[in-house]
Amino acid sequence: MMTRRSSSVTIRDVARQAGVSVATVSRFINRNAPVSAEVAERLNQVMTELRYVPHAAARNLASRKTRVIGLLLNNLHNDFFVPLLNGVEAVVRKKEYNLIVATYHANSRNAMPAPIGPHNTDGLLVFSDGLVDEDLANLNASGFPMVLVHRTSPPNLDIPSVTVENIEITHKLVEHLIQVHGKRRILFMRGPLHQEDSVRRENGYKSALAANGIPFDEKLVLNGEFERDIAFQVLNDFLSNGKQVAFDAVFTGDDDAAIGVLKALHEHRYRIPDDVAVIGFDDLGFAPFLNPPLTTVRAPTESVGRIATERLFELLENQSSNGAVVLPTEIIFRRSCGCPA
Amino acid sequence: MMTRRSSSVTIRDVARQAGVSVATVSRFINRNAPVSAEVAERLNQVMTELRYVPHAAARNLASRKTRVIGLLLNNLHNDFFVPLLNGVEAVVRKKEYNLIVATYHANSRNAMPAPIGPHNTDGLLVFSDGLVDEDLANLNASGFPMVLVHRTSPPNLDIPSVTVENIEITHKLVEHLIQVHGKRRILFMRGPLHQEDSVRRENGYKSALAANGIPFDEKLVLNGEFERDIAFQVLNDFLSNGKQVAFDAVFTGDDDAAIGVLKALHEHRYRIPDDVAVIGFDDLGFAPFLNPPLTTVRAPTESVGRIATERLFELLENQSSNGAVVLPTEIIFRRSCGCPA
DNA sequence: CCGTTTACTGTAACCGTTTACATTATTTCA
DNA sequence: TGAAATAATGTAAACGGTTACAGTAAACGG
Repeated sequence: MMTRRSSSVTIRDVARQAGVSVATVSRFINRNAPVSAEVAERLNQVMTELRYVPHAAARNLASRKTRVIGLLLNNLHNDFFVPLLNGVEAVVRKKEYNLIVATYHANSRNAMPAPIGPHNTDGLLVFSDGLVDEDLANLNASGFPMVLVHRTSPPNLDIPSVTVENIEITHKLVEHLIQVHGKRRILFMRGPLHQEDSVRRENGYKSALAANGIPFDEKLVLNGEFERDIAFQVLNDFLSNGKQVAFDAVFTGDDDAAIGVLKALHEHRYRIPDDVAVIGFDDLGFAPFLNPPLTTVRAPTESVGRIATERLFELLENQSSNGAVVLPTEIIFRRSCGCPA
Repeated sequence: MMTRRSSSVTIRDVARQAGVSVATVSRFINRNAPVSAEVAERLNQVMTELRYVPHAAARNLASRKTRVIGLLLNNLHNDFFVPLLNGVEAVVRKKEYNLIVATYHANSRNAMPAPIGPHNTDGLLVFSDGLVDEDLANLNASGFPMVLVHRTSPPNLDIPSVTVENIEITHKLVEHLIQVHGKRRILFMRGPLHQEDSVRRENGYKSALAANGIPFDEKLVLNGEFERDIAFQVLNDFLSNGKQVAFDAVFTGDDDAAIGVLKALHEHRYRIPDDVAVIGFDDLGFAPFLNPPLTTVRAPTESVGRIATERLFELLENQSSNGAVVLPTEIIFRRSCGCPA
């Protein structure tokens, strides 16, 4: 028995055993050149017999591809990511690629470079704000394939993106609160300050107020970071504070944070929707079963993941790109806004 | 300007520019051998100037490490995975590793090999049933680091595992339904047939029935696969079927599926918990806010992810392992079992 | 029947790192 | 003070694949 540094079986072992050159084995594996029937059969045998698995790193190095795509998120603190990941993973798997999931946000940027990029992936799905416009410009200039998710391209770059319609739908939803349910003091539990969804939803919120002659009161804007626990914390503090600001509704920028909002309201004995109406965004799976059922906006999150990934593969395959995709959203009326069950 | 095949800057470029050998650069990067202060400073300059990023594949090939750990899941259809992923990702990031997430289940096994393994990761967190005992034995024999998650080692292998306590807690919870709320016809919405959590919870369920003199009725066991939509579907079919089997409670193997159960019960106008009590498992974030609030078992899912990953790193670093970790669980009584709010 | 494809195969350079081994200069220490 | 350890660096051989280039034999086309 021969000794070897690495214990794993290599393409050379296969070649030797099958009596062909390594080039032939490689061609057979990648099916990028014809191989005679007998050789093919022999290789099949030998490969299964030896349990040969091509070494990914060697392959990547030689071919200058990784067969990995990366998904860069700010964090993993939201149930929202399950449908997103699901959509992404499905097409990655179909393409026989692998998926690296990494978190990275603007604050970590100073401390370290992004964990994933051209050196270890073939393309990136960028959700995170950790890659600032400058980073995007650099990557884009080097021809690195990227698709932005829930975020649009910096003006001069034209990086493909997939987002959902935010402003109009939010405007409508908030207006519903005002016109149908007579709410006028609507608290906005927003998300991360520079997250586009949050900004757009804030715009829709403000435009609805303006359109209905309600002055914007910045005391009614709280920073929930689109996180359940933070939203709870923030609203709880707000409610516990002696000099309370009156309000009769909460527009929570996302369903997950809405749970925190409901929790805080419940603990402070508000009746929902009678004392305070609550609305969310995303229509996560649990939304119809919250107490009360949550009026929210249905966002096609799994589709966002799927489509973004498909577009990334288009980029990998054809180099072709085509602007911003905005998926439609729809309001789902349930009990929490005051509508009948 | 020189032309080069690859446009990226390599360690040779850095070495040349700094007037040292590539070995020195490598040592500096990996900090595994002393480098003089002047050289260090020069390298720092040159590297940032050239925007040098080491090529992962080349590194992996030469060092026979990937700095990637893999998480193998059956699917991504459950909000349960958010805390799990969160725990895993946190320690992976701290260690400056990368995380590949892949789905693979027993049925895909015939069609293709597992997408991740020794060829592209340094170690695996195995949740999936796609790796059968035989696969685990092979991998283990080759010394490949693995930690099982929500799954215990095949008897003769002693692969480290992290799970949660299922049987006793389920026994207690079901017994609560029987003794406190007088339920006797308890439907069990189980998970995937060979998933250990599901099997154990079924055991706990049966032992509680037995201990209280209630005969086990297999007509009261439904296959919800731990998936919201499937659980809904299955229970809905069950309820729509003319010759209905009487029942007065549902033990759902996990909270996510419990949502499907609640939906089906609501649609068929059952009052919860009066007509039918419902209990779940996991205490996902939304559980206190379902309608009614869900009595469930609190499982420390994020800790499972964290601890499993920490143990995997121990394996990578020390080669040391130590059996099965079982994390404690606790019942959270809420309204859905019939307890007061 | 002969020049030209086409099918199949091999040789060897290359991908961008790490690291064993070698070398020299400088400390350390008995 | 001389031998041995240590610091700092270089040279070149891996690591395990892919692929450009070249070659041979068979099939094709006019």
